[in-house]
Amino acid sequence: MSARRKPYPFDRFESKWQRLWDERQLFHAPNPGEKGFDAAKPKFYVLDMFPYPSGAGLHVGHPEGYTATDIIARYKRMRGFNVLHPMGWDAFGLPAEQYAIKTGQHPAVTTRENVAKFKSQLKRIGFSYDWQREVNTTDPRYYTWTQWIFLQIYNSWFNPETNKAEPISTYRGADPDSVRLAYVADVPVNWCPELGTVLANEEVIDGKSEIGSFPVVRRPMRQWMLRITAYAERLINELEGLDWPEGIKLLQRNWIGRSEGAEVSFQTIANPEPSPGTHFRSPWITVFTTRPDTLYGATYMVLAPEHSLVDLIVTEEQWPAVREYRERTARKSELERTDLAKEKTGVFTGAFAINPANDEKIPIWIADYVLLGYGTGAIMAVPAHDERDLEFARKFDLPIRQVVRPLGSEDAIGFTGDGVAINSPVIDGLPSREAIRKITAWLEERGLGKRSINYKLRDWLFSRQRYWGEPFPIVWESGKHRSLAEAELPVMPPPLEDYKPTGTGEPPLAKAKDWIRYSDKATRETNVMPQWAGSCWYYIRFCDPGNDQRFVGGEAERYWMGGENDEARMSNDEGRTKPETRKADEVIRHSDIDSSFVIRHSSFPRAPGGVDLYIGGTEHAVLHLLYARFWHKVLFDLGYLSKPEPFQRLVNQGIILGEDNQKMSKSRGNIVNPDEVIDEYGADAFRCYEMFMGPLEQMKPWSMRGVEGVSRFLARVWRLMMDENQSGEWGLSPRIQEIAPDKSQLKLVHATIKKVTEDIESLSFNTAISQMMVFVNAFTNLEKIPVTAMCTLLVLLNPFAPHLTSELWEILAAKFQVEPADIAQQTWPDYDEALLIEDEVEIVVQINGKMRARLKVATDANEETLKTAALALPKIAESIAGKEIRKVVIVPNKLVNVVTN
RNA sequence: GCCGAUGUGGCGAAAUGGCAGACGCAACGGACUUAAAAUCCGUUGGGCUUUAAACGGCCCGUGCCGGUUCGAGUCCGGCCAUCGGCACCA
Repeated sequence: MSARRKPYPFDRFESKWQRLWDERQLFHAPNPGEKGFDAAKPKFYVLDMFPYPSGAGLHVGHPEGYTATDIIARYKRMRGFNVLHPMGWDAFGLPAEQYAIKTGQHPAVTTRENVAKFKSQLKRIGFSYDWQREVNTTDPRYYTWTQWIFLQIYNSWFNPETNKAEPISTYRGADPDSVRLAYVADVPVNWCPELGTVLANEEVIDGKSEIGSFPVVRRPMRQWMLRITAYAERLINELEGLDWPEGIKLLQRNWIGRSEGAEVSFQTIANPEPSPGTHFRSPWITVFTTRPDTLYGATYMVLAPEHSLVDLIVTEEQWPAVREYRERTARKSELERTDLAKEKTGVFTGAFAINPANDEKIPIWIADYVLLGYGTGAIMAVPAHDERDLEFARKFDLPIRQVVRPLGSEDAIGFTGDGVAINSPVIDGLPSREAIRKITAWLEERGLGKRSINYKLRDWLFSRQRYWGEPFPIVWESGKHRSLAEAELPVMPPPLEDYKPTGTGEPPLAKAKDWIRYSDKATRETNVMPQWAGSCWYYIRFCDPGNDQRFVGGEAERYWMGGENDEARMSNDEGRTKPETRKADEVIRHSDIDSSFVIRHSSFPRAPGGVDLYIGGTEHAVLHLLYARFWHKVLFDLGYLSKPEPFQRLVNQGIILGEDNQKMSKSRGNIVNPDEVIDEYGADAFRCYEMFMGPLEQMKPWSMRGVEGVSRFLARVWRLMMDENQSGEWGLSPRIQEIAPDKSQLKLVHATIKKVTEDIESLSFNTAISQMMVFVNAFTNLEKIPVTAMCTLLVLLNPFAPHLTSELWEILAAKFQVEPADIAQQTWPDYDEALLIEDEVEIVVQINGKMRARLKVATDANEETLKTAALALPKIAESIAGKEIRKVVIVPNKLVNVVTN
């Protein structure tokens, strides 16, 4: 600890309070049915995004969101809520494993150390987590249920008729494996040789791995996939009711990428011409297009190079070129593909197809600007009205035919907007939208096409060739996979000496020969799950973390994830309702609380259910949040959860920059270490500064001077109530007295309650702190300070600076017999609107909108009085002399605006 | 290229369409002190102006251009800059 003299003795009491909170388990929230649970209180679930306990420890970005949620948690408790405010560790994953490979230390060891470090750092900041609910994804008691959830996914399918997941037993088709929500497929994957694993698309940034920035190449491999695409529609539609930033919703919508259009079938011209008498029929190629109205303008077709039909249609003489092109594109790394995107490439297959609209013979090409994974992997190219097709057509000299007339004066060639159909007999003269409908119907009648919807979203690549992850509860027998029984969970990874990647793509678990042999006939799956798995459902586990019978108890889940006034909240596992067992006095209390806890100006809507407030960084906008929603919906469909969406309200905290206004990074040397800040200024100052910096959601730079300023504010609070004697000991100041506050003090007290309450509700913590600064400034240097005003201040400040306020409260309580003696058990104060009204208000007098004078009048003076008084002001009378008054605008208690010529 | 966010003093910021800059930082001045630190009090957007000095008075000012309005940081249209996301998705 620094030898510098502290502005106030936080070092004497911060750890004391942290210890007391721990000893008393003050922030433990019991579950329904448990000792100490109060069913009369409404619930509030406030959650931080699951941290990965890295070796570097906390940085100042973590506690920004954590402090915000902690303020809300402490505030909501004082408002009479049962608050669920948990913390845990997303501890599987690559960094621990990479570190282990480098140092030879088992990832379990480093994980344990890192968790211990994170936890002690969080405790030093004084967060009010319910540590009894701590979970860790690498704990077998946790991942047994991650594996169990995988089994539920594996053992179900998406029924398009009911639009939900159902047990696989309800599937009537011949091959259940083809519809499971978890399935195995040979897919081109992002293979990262350096990391020795495949990566999800989302983990590849600019052709390099997100972790470590290593090169990534495309390579086909057998992988586990989760059928998230089945939920594409619901994942888009059900965003609607969520209280999330619009930007994040949009990001998810764009990621899912829904587009409406049509599938159109083109018959290819057999090649070579079939000899008479054979049954050979030339294949059809189906394309997806969002603009079927441009069908007449389709002057060629393009297949993805890997498209399976290519083999059937290529002519003899084009084979060498096609083969060469296919090899070239297959070799391209992700990076090259993006880099070379500017220049279009492709080769002619030698084959032709018939345009179903005009029976024209059009050439079929292959080109890597058409992706196998989207739509049907084939397109009809309309160069006149598609930028990419136009570029390609120009390069290879293919015909360009205009079929849409722009409404404005735009260039017709290259016009991609809506216009009017031309050169298209079936739909000539129709506006694009109508033309699309008509031509789609026309195609449907002839069996040549149909309406269709496509998504950019791909199925979720769910396996990793790593060691430090959840093993799959799957075994293989004679080339087929099957699930293990629930009783066999958890499947623990084998204790491996050598967990380095094999380099071949075979997972490290393959090295554990004994472990792999499940039985004489069956071998274990050797892939592991990706890091997302554990973080997909941790918020559910927090509701009932110790349950060893279920992944979450039904009653606990319904209570914590339920909506406000939710009937389900009152029922237990067996569906019995509880009210009849409640005593009469409890019922009365319940209604009391219902009315007294209706919150004014609340930004928290009556929750439809789920986590009531979820705060974290934007980096999880699509990945974690989409995956978690998907799992949640599957579990909901299967009847395991009570609500269809996990996170009702989402808020993103902004990034904290270094003092130099740059992103914090080791190389810039501008990283701020929370431990050092706390050593110097204390946890309360650290918390308050994090909140005082600016709006939570905004990006903002750190400033040590700013921390100092906030620390000075807390010191002023301390000295408001405490005096230091000659020998440097602090004692309660004699200024604090049992006197009634005067009128202006009372007004300030109530104005402060109002502002702080409203600002906490709207997460405007910076302005809440400003108001408390104003309050403290006003009470500084008074000879007598009413103790009631100080008590109110301490309660309001408590969520922000819990240690300081607890200490001061204890001292005040001892002297003035304030009850209860622990500030955390105080109720949040109400304010009296009547006390905020002034007798007199100062209003502004304007001439033509410009401020010219001020005027003191009685509050709520009528318009006529205001007008007369304003015009009578010497300054005003002087300025308007000789001018015509055209109008006088009067806003009561605000202003008078005289409009003259 | 497309989508989104942001733009206010020297700095972080504040402002239901109604006195722009609350609060904090920095700076300056004062009190206290042998001195410094700490603390407390005060000044502090820019320009012009009245005056012996002060109090005053006037003009400009929320990225740029335009519009709506009695009145715009706030609403509307267009542009510029910075940051973030997506990027051959047919």
